[in-house]
Amino acid sequence: MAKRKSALDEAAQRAFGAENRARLLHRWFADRPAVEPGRAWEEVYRLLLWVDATTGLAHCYESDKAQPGRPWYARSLAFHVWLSDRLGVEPTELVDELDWMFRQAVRDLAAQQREGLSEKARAQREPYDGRELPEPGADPELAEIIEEELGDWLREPPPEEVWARVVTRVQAHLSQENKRRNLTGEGFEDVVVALVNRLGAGRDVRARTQVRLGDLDGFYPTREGDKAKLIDLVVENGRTGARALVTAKWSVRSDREEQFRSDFEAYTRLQSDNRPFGHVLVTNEFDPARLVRACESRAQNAPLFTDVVHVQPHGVLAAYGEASGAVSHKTQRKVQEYVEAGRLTSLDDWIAGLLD
DNA sequence: ACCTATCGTCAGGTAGAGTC
DNA sequence: GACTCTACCTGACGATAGGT
Repeated sequence: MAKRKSALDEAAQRAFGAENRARLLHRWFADRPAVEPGRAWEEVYRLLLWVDATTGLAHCYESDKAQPGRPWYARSLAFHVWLSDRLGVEPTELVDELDWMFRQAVRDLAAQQREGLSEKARAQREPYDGRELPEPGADPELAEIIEEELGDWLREPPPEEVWARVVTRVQAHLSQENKRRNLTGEGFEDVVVALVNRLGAGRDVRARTQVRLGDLDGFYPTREGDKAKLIDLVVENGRTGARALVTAKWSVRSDREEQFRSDFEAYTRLQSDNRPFGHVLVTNEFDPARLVRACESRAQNAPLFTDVVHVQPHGVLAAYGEASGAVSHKTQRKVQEYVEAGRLTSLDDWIAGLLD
C-alpha cells in the first residue's frame, strides 16, 4: 500500500482551508442540477446559513438579542418561517436543509483529530507514568450539572472515564460553533464566485476570489516591497469589458465599514486607466442601520458602492415583519424603500445584471 | 423609567507564509 | 516537518444614545 495520502486526506488536513472548501463545493454542485437563475440565494443559504442552537431558529442576528422575549426573537421567528416556506419544508425540518458546508468541514476536522491527537497525547504524558495527573477534559462543574439533572435516572454512577468522555464531547460540541466564523467568511466568497461562474458559463463572465489589485488590468502593478492589496472577489465580463471589484462580507461591523472606505481609496489611487469599475458590497447583514449606511455611504462625491447586494432582501423584510405590515421602525422602513427602489438588490438580480 | 436600536470593541478561530 | 507569526475572518457583547 502506498504511503502517499489520498487527495481527500490532504485537503482535509485543513478542513477550513481553500482546498477543502473547493473540494466540498465541487461535490455539492456535482450532485445537483444546474443552478436555476433566480435561485442562487437558495444555494447560499443551504450551504452556509445555520440554525442557532439556543433558539433553534435560522441565524439572522446577534444571539443575545435573538433570545425569547427580546425583539429579534420575533424577527428570527418570522425569517425562519419565511425561509421554511420558500424551501418547502416544515419549520422543524429547516435545520436539516441548511449549513451543509460547515457540517461537512467539521466532520473532516473530527476525523483528522481522532487520528492524530490521542497518539501524541499519550507520548506527552508518558514521562509522568506512575504519578497522578489531571485527566484532560476534567470539568467537575459540568459533570456535576449533568449528574444533578440525570442522577435519578441512572441505575449506577458512571465510571470516571465515562464522565471524561461525556465532558470532552460536550466541550468539543460547544467549541465547534466558534470555528464557524472562519468558514462563513471565506466560504461566502467561494460560494458567490461559484454561483456567478455557473450562471455566467458560456457568457464570458468570470469571477475569481482573492485577486491582487496589482495583477488586474487597468491598475498599477504592486510596487516592490509593498504589500499586495487583495480584493475579496472580482467579476469580469469579457464581452463588455465591465468589471466589478467586490467586497463580500457575510455581516458588517463598523471596523469593516472603515475598511470599505480605505480599500476604495486605494482602488481609485492605483487605477491606471479611466475605465469605470463597479464597486460592490455583497452581504447577508440583517441589521437595518448597517444596511442603510451601506446604501448611503459616499466617497468622492459619489456613492461608495455602485451596487449594494443582499443574499435575500425579501428574507430581511420578512424578518422586519413585512408580511404582517409591521415594518414600523424608521430604519427598517428605509431598508424597505431601498429594496423597492432597487438600491439594495438581491444576489440573483445582481448576477443577472452581470450577464448582460 | 424603561425599552430598543445602534455601533464600537473584542475574543476566538483558521489559514498560510516564513523560518529554522 | 514543526513551529511561529501575521493577516484576516466573524459573532458576541455591552455601553450608550434615543425614543416613548
